[in-house]
Amino acid sequence: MTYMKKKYPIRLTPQRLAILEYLEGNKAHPSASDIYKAVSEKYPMMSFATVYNTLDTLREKMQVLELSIDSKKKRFDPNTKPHHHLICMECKAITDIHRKFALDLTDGERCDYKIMRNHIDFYGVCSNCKKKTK
Amino acid sequence: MTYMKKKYPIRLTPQRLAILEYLEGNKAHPSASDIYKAVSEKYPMMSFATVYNTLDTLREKMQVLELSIDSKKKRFDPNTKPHHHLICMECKAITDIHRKFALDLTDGERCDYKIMRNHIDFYGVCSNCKKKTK
DNA sequence: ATGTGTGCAAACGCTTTGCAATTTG
DNA sequence: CAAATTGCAAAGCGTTTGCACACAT
Repeated sequence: MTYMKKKYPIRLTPQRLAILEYLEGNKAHPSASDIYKAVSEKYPMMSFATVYNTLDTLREKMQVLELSIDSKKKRFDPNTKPHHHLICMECKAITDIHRKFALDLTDGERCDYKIMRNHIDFYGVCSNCKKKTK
Repeated sequence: MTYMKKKYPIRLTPQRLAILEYLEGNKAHPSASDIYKAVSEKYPMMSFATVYNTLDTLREKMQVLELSIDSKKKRFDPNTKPHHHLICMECKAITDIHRKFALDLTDGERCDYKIMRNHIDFYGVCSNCKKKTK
């Protein structure tokens, strides 16, 4: 487990390791309670506060992204490389798209903001749902 | 007030008119409680449930968009024309950007989806918040 | 010894719901 | 009259917080 020490610049408690283990490579964009449910099965000592604390810490250290895809709850993405999303309007599946798009705003559009990044959501219908609709 | 009859395909009660009046041309992307606060000052008979009911109905009839920009609460946009958003990461202000971006995905990226539309969020810091941070 | 992390439970804010009363077509 | 809408209050759910205890450096 110590292999993570370099990778994650936070103190690695058993709880945090359990959470990181669950997140590692997870492409489901889980919510905090998804994480709590999954992790507490294996490690029953886990508390909700610790999940939130850990996610907070990870977000501060940029080890996790907090997504606003779902207006009901935060969802988390362990893939911190900037990327975009392809979302199925039917089944809500989310696929990552790893490409940079150079999108420049005009001075007028920029409204004197300092722009840091952009995120694109592509909305469509996945191949599975296309079949069903027919 | 009857001028709205054609425009909004819903039964127009005084409460709904009050909400529509507040939303008409509103570019602040208000939350449900923003709407409740503003409208109930003028029409004290307004209840929270009615605000949510009305927003739900309007969303079904595509008269309002529900935004998931803010992970804490839903925000609503009376502008249903497709457009993009410039978001202040500090104060969560949202500015509309009315431009079409032609963003084509490669066949590989498209994952056999039928893509309908895209939405871009530009994240940055607005001029107000830039001042405060210094 | 000091700071950091944990667990519990209570509190909080936004949203939804059940239901009776009212209004509308 | 039947169906839709309203207001109220309670409940639901995700999230945050306060605090005492445990742990690590």
